[in-house]
Amino acid sequence: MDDTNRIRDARLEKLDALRAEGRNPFANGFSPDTSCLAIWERAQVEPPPGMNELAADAPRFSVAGRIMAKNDMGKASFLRLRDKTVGNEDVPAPASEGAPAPAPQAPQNLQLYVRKDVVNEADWTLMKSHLDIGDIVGVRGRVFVTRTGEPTLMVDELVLLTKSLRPLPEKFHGLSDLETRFRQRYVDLIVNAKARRIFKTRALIVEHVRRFLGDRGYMEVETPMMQVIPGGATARPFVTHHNALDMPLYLRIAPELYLKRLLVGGLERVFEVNRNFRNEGLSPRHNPEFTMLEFYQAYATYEDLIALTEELLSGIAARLADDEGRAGDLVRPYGDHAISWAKPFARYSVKESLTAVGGLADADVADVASLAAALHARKVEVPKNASYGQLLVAGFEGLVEHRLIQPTFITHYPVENSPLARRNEVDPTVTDRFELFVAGLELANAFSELNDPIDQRQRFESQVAARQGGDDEAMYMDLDYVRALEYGMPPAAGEGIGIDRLVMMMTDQQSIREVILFPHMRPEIEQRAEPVADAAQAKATKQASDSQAPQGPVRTA
RNA sequence: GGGUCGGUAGCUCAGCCGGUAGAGCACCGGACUUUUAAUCCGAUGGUCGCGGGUUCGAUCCCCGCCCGACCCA
Repeated sequence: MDDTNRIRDARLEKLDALRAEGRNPFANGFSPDTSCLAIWERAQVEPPPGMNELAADAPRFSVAGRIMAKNDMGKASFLRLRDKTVGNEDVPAPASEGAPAPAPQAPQNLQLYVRKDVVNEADWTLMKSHLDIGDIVGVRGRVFVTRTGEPTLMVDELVLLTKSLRPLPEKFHGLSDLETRFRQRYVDLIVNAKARRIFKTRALIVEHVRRFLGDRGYMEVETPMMQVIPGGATARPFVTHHNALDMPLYLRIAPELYLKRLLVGGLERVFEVNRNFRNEGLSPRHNPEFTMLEFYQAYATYEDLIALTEELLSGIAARLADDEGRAGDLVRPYGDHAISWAKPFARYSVKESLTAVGGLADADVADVASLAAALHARKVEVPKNASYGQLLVAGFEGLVEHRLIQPTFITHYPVENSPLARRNEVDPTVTDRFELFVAGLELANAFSELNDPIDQRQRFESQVAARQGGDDEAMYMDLDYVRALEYGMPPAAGEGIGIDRLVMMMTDQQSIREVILFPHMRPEIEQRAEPVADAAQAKATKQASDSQAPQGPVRTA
């Protein structure tokens, strides 16, 4: 960590000088009576006078925020102040050669003007000698317009609220180093409007989801994130330890089994938006903790959820378009693509998708032999002795998935690939399940839920057998869940939507790290909780934690 | 886990064939009462990611490690 440098030292000296003058560099109690944006908006409706016409009885406002720029001109200075109401729009694209710059839709900041003959001597000294870019201040004054027409606050009182000891990144190029942007997200948020924009959009999306489901009679619930048996998905869990109980606990990999217990309990429509934790590698599309929306509805089937999903996602696109000032436009960019979120979305069975999207002929999908031959000819890898269903899935993954750019539901997954879903009653080789793909990525997974406790117990048993056979992603037996099903779970459908991926698609981001405020990073060495003294120590620590890994099925009932 | 690329001033980046490191902005001093990446003059600032090796001499070449990006599994 760069705890020493000249700039920081100089600011520490300013801090001492301020204290010596009796000025608190971390003053509290300043209450702004308006905002940067409100001042700007008022000026659009009621144009303020020029600098020299500014009357002594003009209305006086106070605002607070961070100093983003300083143009010092001797006995006067222009400052740029930002609070949360400004700087949230992307900077307009640079004007083409010779063309005038586009008029800003909204201000990036509020300009302040400080004159030696307007403020008192102490405030002038503060501005002149002790104020830095990055400092947080409160100001009071009256509004005028500059000769270029920009509303500007003529400051008559200046209060330093927080001294900033570290310099902000350079104003033109800003902060672009990805590692620093993610590690020091606070700096990223200060200087990059785009980052602020993404997280504002994320908040809007989550808020929309809550309202959408709430309006339809869903109840928001919170289920355990520390579980005795990690269930509801096939993934490796994180392990921790409860000291007082002296037992391992697992961070959840999915809330599914708890949400379905709530269906048993009579909460017929429930949803949860919260974090799941999966102990796997990091990638541009995977963070070890990620946010998942799961919702369950009794007396519904996956068909009902297809309609609900279309309504939810097109509604989010519409809401964002509204927010962006282009109401009604449901087309959003994603990389080189233009994604239309207008409903209805395309819809194919796995088998149909192979011919409609994957380029196979009807004859190719007629039977096992012809499908195997067709996939082989296209160099699609398939498991040895694959069943027809496994071939369909292999063909889908190899030929279709990456081509599903526009939102597309894929249905009729083979039973062998969907251990948790109900069989289709007409065609028992497929399940009542869909997945939604957008831009080649899986965005949602839903199915009609298995509620037969006897079948469920058998499926758990085969998972346990797989685990004992070495599959460390296989599920654990959850006897309490089986007991719950024995009380009777109403027929229901449930769905999971990855919120991070949804935000990526809605904000045109290719990396999950851009949509998670603090994505997981390997620690900077100074930040490790336990410094690694030597290799032996590190190994001992690792072995201790490995020994807490699950030893086998955990019984609760 | 494998491959490729990267890590140089607070930030954004140069640095040739190995000869003790540079720019812009920021910062510091000075001038300037309508600036828009203000301008002008001057000065300062470096563990070249870390550790070894080769060499008279290493930011540069070699080896190992750390951190990151991308691709692959």
